[in-house]
Formats: sequence, structure tokens, C-alpha cells
Amino acid sequence: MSTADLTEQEYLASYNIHAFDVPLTSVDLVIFTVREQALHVLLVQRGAHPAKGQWALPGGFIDVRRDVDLDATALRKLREKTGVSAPYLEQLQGFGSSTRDPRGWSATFAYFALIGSDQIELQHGAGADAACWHSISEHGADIDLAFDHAMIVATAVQRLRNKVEYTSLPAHLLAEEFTLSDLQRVYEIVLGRPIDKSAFRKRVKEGDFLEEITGKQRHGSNRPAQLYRIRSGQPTVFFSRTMGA
Amino acid sequence: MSTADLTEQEYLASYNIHAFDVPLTSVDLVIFTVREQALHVLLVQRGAHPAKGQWALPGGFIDVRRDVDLDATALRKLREKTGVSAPYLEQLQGFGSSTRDPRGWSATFAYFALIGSDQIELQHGAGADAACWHSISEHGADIDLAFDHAMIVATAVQRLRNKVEYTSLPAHLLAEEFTLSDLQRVYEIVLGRPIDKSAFRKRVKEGDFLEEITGKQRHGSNRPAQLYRIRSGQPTVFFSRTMGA
DNA sequence: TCAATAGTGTCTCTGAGACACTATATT
DNA sequence: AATATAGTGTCTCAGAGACACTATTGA
Repeated sequence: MSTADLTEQEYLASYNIHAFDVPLTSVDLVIFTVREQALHVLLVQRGAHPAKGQWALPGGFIDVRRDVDLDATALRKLREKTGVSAPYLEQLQGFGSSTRDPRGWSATFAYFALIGSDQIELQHGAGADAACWHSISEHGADIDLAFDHAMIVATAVQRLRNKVEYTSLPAHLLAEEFTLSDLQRVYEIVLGRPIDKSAFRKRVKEGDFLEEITGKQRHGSNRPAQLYRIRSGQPTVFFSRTMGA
Repeated sequence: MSTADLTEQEYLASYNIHAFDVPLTSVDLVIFTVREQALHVLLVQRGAHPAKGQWALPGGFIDVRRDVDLDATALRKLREKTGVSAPYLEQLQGFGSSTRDPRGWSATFAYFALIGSDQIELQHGAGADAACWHSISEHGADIDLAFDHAMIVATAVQRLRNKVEYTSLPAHLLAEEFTLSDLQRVYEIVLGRPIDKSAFRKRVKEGDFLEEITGKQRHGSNRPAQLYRIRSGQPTVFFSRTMGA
């Protein structure tokens, strides 16, 4: 009996994925934060084959029993590595080829996440691999990574820098409460160039993705600064034009 | 002997992908063209289970023996359906969940392609499924598609409309030789609103992604128009600002 | 009073959009 | 000449950037 004569029910009953050569499919994360005046990516040292001992992006296989979709896999991996559960997370791009993994044809859904500089406590123990924050220089990560992860990081950095030009994304790289000067500093760190204060504030105000924490200010040995937080239910704002010189 | 004690060689020799529950992984294409003053997507009618008889996006499984990477799979599928081999092709986004395919956990790398209105001869015969161009209305494709393909099309349309605002992409939707008025018409069709001629031409000239075909003009019962082609080796130009009202 | 940072006001210049104009073919 | 489309010139207005100014705290 040929497949063409089956009902959908019968077809599904006879279907067996293991009869085919399928690619390995995983999810990898590029997790960014800002610390010590620089952009950093989270790397883990592989504790198992292949590429044992090399630095790599956190990630792993889709758990077809527990993960309802790709985002769920990414969120699970993120939680396992950082303990953070609701940061900014967006799918970056797929990477797949016959050569990127020695085990065979493999494809990965790369995600990129932004987490606040106050949430960078890494998870240790419980069989977790060694993890560290690695700083991004001018030209991306300058370290040998396992598989094609160096290319994935480069793509993510490019995407982040590009999006910073015209979105409110960098706000997710800060602690929950921050001043406008804090925010401007993050933009400058990610972009790698200074921004005019006046123009910056005009744009931020116009974007309207922040809310004043009324009555709360940060004090130092100078004029106190108003504290802000990201307006809830306000995902990413697109500015009308590119972030100033 | 535990995995931890193996060399990488030994580990790879013992590795068997079929020992794991892996998701189905495919590549699907959203192929756009412009014809009859409207944006169209290529759909195929499924000739096999699952979703037999329903309209769906062209696509299929990665051939781990023939395809070197994801782009190769996408190009192969594109060639099989349209006969076109070197158009504009870009990865759109991954879609994966336990419910999108009745066969089980499945993930797809969606691509989107733009092909010229002179190259829309569809491939028939050779076991090809029925195929048709389906027009995109104001709000996307308004037709029931198999799996989650309606969502994929909606995402692709959104991405296309968005990119049209600030890139030279629509030039790939035209025949090889075209006039500036042709190009403007395509922008207007994709965006769904009129554009000022003068502003449009200023931007296109500034973008510098076209070259005049010297001495070649299109004639009608009016002033003849200069013909242009896409400057070779000029992929996508990003305009400084958003495409005018 | 000074140092240091927060926050605002103003000017200029560029570039997008609106719109009217000129140009050149066919009929 | 009329018509139809190609292609250009000019004016206005908004917004970004530059930069200088004022404000407010602690030391």
C-alpha cells in the first residue's frame, strides 16, 4: 500500500522519525550584560564532548517532552545558566551546516538575551559547567570558541549595535531603577561613541518608554538625579531616527 | 565506562543521534513577487500527508547528504519550485513547537525570497505539487494554510514592509531592466501608499545602488524613460531615513 | 565657595516632503 | 497641438546636533 492511499490517521500511525537522517537541532544563547564599563557575553566551558574544555555559548538540545516551543527552550536554558527568568529575549538567527558540529549535520536556533547588570550572579554547582563573563572588544569577541560560536557572537553583537541605534533595547541592560545618565552611559558603551546629552534626553522623552519613580532620586556629592524604570508592558520602542552622533 | 573518560574520537564513534528524541527540522520559503499591481506569495497544494490537499508554503526537509548548510537547502527548494537560482534570499526566523506539526515536535527555518516579476514561471510536472501565486491583501494572506504557515507568511509580510521603508530591497521584485517609475510603483504597492516622486528619486540616487543602462530607454506614447539595473555586487542599501510619506 | 553631575534652552543646518515646474516622446 | 509620462527645481518646516547655559546637591 503506497502512502498516497492512506488516511492522515493511518499515515501518522506509521510515521517514524528515526527512519530518516535528521540534523541535530539545538538552541544557543548569546547573553549580554554591561559591567565594568563594557559589554560582556556569558560563556561556559564545555564539560563534555565534543569540544570538551573549550569555551562556548550556553545552550543545548530541545527537550521534546518539556519544551512547548523554541522560546521555552531558550528560557529554560537561560534560567539554568543565570537564574533570571523574565529578561529581554529575542530570536537571533538560525545557523546550520554539515560541518559546524563533529557529530554530524547540525542546526541551531540562536537567541540573544539582555540581562540587567544587577542580575549577573551566575549559577554554579548542580553539575553546571564553569561560566564566565567575557568582554566584547571593539571588533567583537576575540577568543577561540567551540563550533561556529564565534560567528554567532559576532552576528549577535552586530544586531545589538544596530538595534541600539534606533530602539530602547539598552534599557534592559540596566538594573531596575536607573537615572537618565546611567542609560546614556549604556548607550555609549554599546555604541562605542559619545552621545550628546540634550539630544539623547529629547529622544528618550519622546520615546516615552520610561516612567519616573516619583519622589525617588539618587544622591551623591552633587545634584541628585531622578530615578526611572521601564514602563511596564512597553516592550521595545523604535525611535524615528538613528541615535545621534 | 562513563562518557567523561572518553577521548573525543571515542565519543564520536559511540554517538548515535537516533538514541534521542529529536525534533523534525525543515526549511520553508515565503517567496514574494509583484504581479498585477499586487504583492503575491507562492503557495503549493500539499500532495502528501500530513495536511494533504491544503495550501502551504513550499519547503521540506534538510537533505543531510546533499545540503551543505541551511542556505543551500533553501536555494535548492527555491530552484525546485521556481527554477530561479540567484534571487534575493534571506533567513526570516525559526518557528518551532510541539504542536505545529501532527507528526510531533517540529521546527522550521523560514526564509523569504524576492523574485522578479519576469521570472514567475512555475515548475510543473516531475511530481511537483500544484502551485499558485496568492495575492496579499492589506492585512496579509487571508487564506487557511497548513500548519502554522499563515503566521509565517504574516511575519514575512511584516518584515518585508518594514524593510522596504529603509532599504533597496524592492528592486529585486522587478525584471532586470526597469525605469525609476517602475521602481516607485513597486514601493507603493508593497507599502500600500503613494510616495512623492521627487523625494523618491532623491533617495534612490543618493542610495547609489542602481546603474543607468546608457543609451537604453523605454518608449511609449510619451517621453521615453531611462532604464536602470541593480548595480552588481550591491546587495542591499540602507537609506539613512525612512521612506517618505 | 567649589566641584561635580543633573537637567534645560537655543541656534543652526540639513534633509524630507509638498508641489509646481520643465522636458520629450507619440498621436 | 494635445496628451501622457519623465524628470527637475524650489520652498518650507521639523528635527537632530552642537553647545552653552542654569540647577542642586555634598564637601
